Amino acid sequence: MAWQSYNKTERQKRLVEYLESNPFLTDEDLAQIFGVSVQTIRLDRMELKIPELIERLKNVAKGTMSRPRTLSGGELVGELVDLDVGSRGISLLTVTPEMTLSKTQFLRGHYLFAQANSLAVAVIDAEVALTGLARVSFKRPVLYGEKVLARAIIKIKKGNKYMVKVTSQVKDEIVFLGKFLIFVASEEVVSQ
Amino acid sequence: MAWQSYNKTERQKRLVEYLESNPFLTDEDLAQIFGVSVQTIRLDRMELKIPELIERLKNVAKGTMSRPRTLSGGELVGELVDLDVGSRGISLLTVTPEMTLSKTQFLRGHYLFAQANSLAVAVIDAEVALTGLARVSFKRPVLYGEKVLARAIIKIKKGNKYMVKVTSQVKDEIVFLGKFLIFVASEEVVSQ
DNA sequence: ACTTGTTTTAGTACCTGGTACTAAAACATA
DNA sequence: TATGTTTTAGTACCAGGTACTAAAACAAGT
Repeated sequence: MAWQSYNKTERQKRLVEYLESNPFLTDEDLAQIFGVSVQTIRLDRMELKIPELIERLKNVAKGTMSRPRTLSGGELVGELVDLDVGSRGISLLTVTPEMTLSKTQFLRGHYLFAQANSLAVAVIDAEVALTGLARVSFKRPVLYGEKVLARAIIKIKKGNKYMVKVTSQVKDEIVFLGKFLIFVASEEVVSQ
Repeated sequence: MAWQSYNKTERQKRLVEYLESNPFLTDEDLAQIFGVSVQTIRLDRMELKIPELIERLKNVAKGTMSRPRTLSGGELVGELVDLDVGSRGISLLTVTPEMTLSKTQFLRGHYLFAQANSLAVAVIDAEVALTGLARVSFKRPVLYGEKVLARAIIKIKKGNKYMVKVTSQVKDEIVFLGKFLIFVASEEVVSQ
């Protein structure tokens, strides 16, 4: 065809440019644009470490979404799903390779703990909340690729002490249980 | 399980809330969150006219992306893929139902024309460019669901007159050819 | 012309995240 | 018990991929 065709190097350069300005393009779109096969585009993207469409869209969407419920200060481990401050909350953790023990697919336990603990702290309506005690129980190993849903609920409130219970599950299966005793610092202490 | 379960009305209300604050949640995530089946979530989304994940991500990403290459004034028909101002450009048009002739799946011809013409105008480096003449040829009908790739190239420039050729294709098949004679208004005329 | 390496394409198996449909089970209400 | 609604299961299919093997096409060197 009359349109200029590119060699590999130039095609890949333009591929990057096109996807930077328009991440909506599918491999099929790009194949048509460059006049090559879909397999060639996929080989290009693999070489250039350019993720697939749904990942690109997530990256764009994430880069711009303001999360009104993101914790100030300490980071929530997992994605916040729901937060009823003073009462209950839910978060979702997707297990990625860097969270797993080397040479295995098992999620490192501290991630489960961190997810539960950060959620427990999040449901408390306080600027500074510190975990005093935690009683936790790991029910079964969690694997790479699984998603952990954590639910936290405030059970008891006594003065500046909170007992928060967290139940974490994969599908219908409970994988982690935790009870957290959390202290809320009073305003005077904070301002000192 | 100890977590509160919802009736349909309440579940749907929360579903909307959850997806508004977090469009990344899949149907499987939501099924787990609400403790129902994936089919139920899909029925809910259908009732609520909530699109699937990839559409939600597109909506979020689109809502925030600044398109540095968007035309000022006149709207480009189709998505801009590449623009070499003064030389060449490419756009991609996805055929949607409202672009088709009633009771058929054929794309209305004026969309092909509009895509080609707007692209031709876009490649010219001018604030005001008006199409004087156009010679176009529709090679075959285009159907709902197909994507039209238009390529424009400036063939001749003479004073303030441009001859732009546009070739539109679906896959490898040419569906439209057009030659546009475009006049660029001089600055004096514009400022009057 | 032959050889070798690179690039591209074809084909296949499989996956995720869906739509859409039929059918049946479970539930709620009268 | 009957009826309507909600939920679930199963199946077929689709879009947009990953990943792999194998072969064709191409380019460069000899």
